Amino acid sequence: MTSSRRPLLVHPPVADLRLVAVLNALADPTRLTIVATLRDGGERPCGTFPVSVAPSTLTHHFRVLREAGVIRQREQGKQRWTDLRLEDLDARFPGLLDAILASAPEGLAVGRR
Amino acid sequence: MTSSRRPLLVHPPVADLRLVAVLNALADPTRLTIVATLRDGGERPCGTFPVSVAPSTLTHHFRVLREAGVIRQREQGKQRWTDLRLEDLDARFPGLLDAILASAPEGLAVGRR
DNA sequence: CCTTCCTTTCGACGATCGTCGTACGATGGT
DNA sequence: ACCATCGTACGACGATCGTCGAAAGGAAGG
Repeated sequence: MTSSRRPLLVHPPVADLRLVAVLNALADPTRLTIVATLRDGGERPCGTFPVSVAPSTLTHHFRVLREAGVIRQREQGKQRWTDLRLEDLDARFPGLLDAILASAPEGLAVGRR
Repeated sequence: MTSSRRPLLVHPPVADLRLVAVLNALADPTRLTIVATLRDGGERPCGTFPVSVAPSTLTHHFRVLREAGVIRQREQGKQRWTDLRLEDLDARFPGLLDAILASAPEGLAVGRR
């Protein structure tokens, strides 16, 4: 069978998205880099993001983004694919992500803080 | 003379505004309430904000907002007037504050966290 | 001068954050 | 089977955060 998905990834429904949580999720250089990378390149596996932090740290950032409703994650084989919840975000907070990402692409401190 | 201004309020120039700092400043219910109140009512003294935190806590939040470049403060007599740096923010991060405040006005947790 | 009002500064406190290393789990190929 | 790969879970660590109370300071008015 193709069904497994152990961790049972939790994604909050659109109605539950909270502005403060989204802003807090985006108020970090590493997480902003993740989001900007997804905006530019679309869905991709966890290990392919241009950030230089430990894998466990990356997992932590993904959880913050996922629980805030900014990203969506699905499992396929060995790797976990991550994508932006663009439509959902825009339905709940119109123009927010666009405005943020329009100012974000340059000068992102990717490395360690 | 009318010049005194003991604390020498520091306001970062437009070019120095950092997106992460702005998002971080806005990622707090109390500070978001402050900003939304300013947007609705314009400039006002510190003590007139509908937030229920201790005065010293309020001062702390004002400093975070001021150093992020979100608000401007000036002294007049006994009280300190606070205002939004709307034009500056919009020049540096076009549409950002509008998008945030458009989603902010309702359901702000004003009280203690 | 003295008092009152408005706000700040200075610790202090518990809570949360970002980071890491280690260990574990699940998948897919050899 | 075995093993390499990808990502997570679990502490743990120092740093920062939001909160407060107590004390201080400047401004305006008696």
